[in-house]
Amino acid sequence: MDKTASQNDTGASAARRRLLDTATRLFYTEGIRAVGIDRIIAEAGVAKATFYNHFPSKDDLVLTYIKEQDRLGRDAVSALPEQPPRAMISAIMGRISAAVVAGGWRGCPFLNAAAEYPDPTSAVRQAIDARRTWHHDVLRELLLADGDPTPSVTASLLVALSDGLLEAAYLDDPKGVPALVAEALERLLVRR
Amino acid sequence: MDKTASQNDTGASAARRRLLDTATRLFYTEGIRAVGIDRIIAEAGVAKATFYNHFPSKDDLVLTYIKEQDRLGRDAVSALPEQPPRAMISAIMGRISAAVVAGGWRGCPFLNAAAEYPDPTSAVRQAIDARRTWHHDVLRELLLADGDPTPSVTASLLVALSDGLLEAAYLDDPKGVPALVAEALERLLVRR
DNA sequence: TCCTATCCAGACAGGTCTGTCTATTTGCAG
DNA sequence: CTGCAAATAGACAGACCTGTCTGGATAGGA
Repeated sequence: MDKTASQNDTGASAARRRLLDTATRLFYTEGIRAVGIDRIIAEAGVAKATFYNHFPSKDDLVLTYIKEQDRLGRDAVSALPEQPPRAMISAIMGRISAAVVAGGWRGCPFLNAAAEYPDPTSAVRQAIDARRTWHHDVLRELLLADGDPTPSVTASLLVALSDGLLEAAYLDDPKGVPALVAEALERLLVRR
Repeated sequence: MDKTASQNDTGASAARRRLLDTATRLFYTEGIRAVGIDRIIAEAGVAKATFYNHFPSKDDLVLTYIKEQDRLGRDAVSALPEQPPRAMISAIMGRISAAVVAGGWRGCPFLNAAAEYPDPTSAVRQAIDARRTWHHDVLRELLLADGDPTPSVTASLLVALSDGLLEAAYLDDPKGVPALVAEALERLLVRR
């Protein structure tokens, strides 16, 4: 998961920043429903009234957490050096390996959140939808530029592989995942 | 998700069976932490004392739910007609399509549960581990018999694809998944 | 200096959660 | 018919949850 949140911060309040950082850590490592407001404000060293001054409700905090993770991921992709489509696809998929070997991996925050939010019309689920659409679209356009004959299908397969390997890194063996990412790219992309 | 639980039932009590069926439905569609004991016993039409007579705690009920889903999945694979390895692999992966087009798909129950159980030493997580090991091993042995040069790697990729496509069916488009399953097999298995 | 915005500490209400307990009823085996 | 196992309804304790509120501390700009 992206952790460089404290830097480019939106919202501009030390207390708010501490709240969001603490919530991000706790929601990610322990689950959303499992973590209460009292716990977050205690570990952030913030009063309850201050919390409700910055976030109208817990759900709003959750939504902010999800949207920030989304933004950080997109920013990281935007910051990748310009390179040919095929190399760019490898670089994007390579972010999986980077996230996973760092340690403390607890699965994809978006998939974990989706498991706790069954209502597809909820704001959290819609934010997750937006994230997934972005991911698919980025890959599809790169595949199109790379000359892939079925860019949308290949993009769907790459998204599925990403999700599956992120789960494998959480539940099975993180160390084996980078090799699997490379192997998957070999097999899913058209040989040239 | 497998729903033919009421038949081959272990535990042999009508109340217990009703409790487990109701819990399975609610845990799956709404999440585990989101569903309380009071809700389960109300919908199952069972008294609270009866519940705690059959299950020592809620966690025990959750574990029973996970283990039953695991058993149903393994039974379904065992019941597949005998066929050559490659066809058997297709049949196993084809269960994804079957599960997903049935409607009411809310994601893989094991991945959803894992999102809510961060502690890898918990009984629930260990049951999920066992399930994942079984899945990988079944595929690896079939791939070995099929002459795949790297059966373990290919099995890991197939497991990742399964997980990813099950998530795609939940969060993106269920209708597109069967075609993606077929396409993934084409690309991941060695061409013969 | 004073005013205002932000913050902290913590009580409180109203609800929900798990798990225990009492007291009663049902139904089947001997 | 008797006796026992299992079921019922529901109160209860103790903990935790979200969200509101009061009251006081702090700090920076006019």
